[in-house]
Amino acid sequence: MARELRRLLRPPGPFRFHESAARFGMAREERVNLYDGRTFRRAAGEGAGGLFLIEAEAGGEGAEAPVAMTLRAPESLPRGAARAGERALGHMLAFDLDLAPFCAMAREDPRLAPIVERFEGLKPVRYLSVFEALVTAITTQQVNVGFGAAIRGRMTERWGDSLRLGGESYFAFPRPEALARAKPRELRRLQFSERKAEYVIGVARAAAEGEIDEDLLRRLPLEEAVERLSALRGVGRWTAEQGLFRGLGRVEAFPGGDLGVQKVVARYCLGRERAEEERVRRVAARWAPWGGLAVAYLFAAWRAGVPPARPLRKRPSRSASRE
DNA sequence: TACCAGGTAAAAA
DNA sequence: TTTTTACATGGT
Repeated sequence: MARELRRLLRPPGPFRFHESAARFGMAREERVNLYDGRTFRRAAGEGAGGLFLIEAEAGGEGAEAPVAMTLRAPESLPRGAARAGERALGHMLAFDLDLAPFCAMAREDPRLAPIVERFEGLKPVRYLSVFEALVTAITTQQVNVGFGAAIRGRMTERWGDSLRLGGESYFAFPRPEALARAKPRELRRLQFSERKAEYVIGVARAAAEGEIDEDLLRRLPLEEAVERLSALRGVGRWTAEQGLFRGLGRVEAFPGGDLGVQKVVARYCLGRERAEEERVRRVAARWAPWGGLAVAYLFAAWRAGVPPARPLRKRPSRSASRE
């Protein structure tokens, strides 16, 4: 098979590539899901020899443009790469998610309406597995996202498979079997806390043992799925919701305990800087079953520097835009 | 210098 | 059962 393959993908319905992929470009230290403002890159495939690079770009302007996918490998693309690449990219960019019912609801909500109007076609991006989503969430527990991405990046360089292309190394997210064999001491050296090290190794062992059943987690009612994941040490409600939302695309998961969510809901829906979990959950109740999706749109507005409809009460301007 | 970062588990009350 | 506290470290 060739070293390179190009495909033009047409997601059903509107899709805004850059606004969606921007979520992957949040931290400069990110080593697995790379987005530079133009191209999304991600190593996928099995093992060192079967690895290939997925690249994706907008195939034009606007929400109706296709997505241009390119697959690359140093020697030759592994058998089945075309299908696997298309499948992986479609999952990560949530091609299967139908935004129409959410948008219909959002247009009736005076807080969401202007944001959805501007960003319609934004999809909440996903990781390649619940395992990846859980470990990614654990690394950012209680620390700023940059530091979380930094230690995750070191972890990835140590335990992830990699491929070399055009003088660059690209890393796949470490496989559970690899991380399951890591020693807490090794992770400590990469600036993981003792706890985080234990959590990550524990979740990796569970995944390696097949105890994270994605099909089941997809089918289960959200609360039951959260409960099941929360049985893993180091996985509280927030991490479980991240796992379901970012791993499986369960957009009804609303992470009300999330500091960022509290800020963004407070900002755009309550006209304040910060609100408590209970309060933001009450606000989000009217977005059910698309709470997580609403959050994705609020974050997009925040990242783009969209001002709230009403000026904030107390402590007026603190720069809120990112990037 | 404190205090906060897109939390969690375990101890203390 | 509910409420603190330790955890690690970088940025402001």
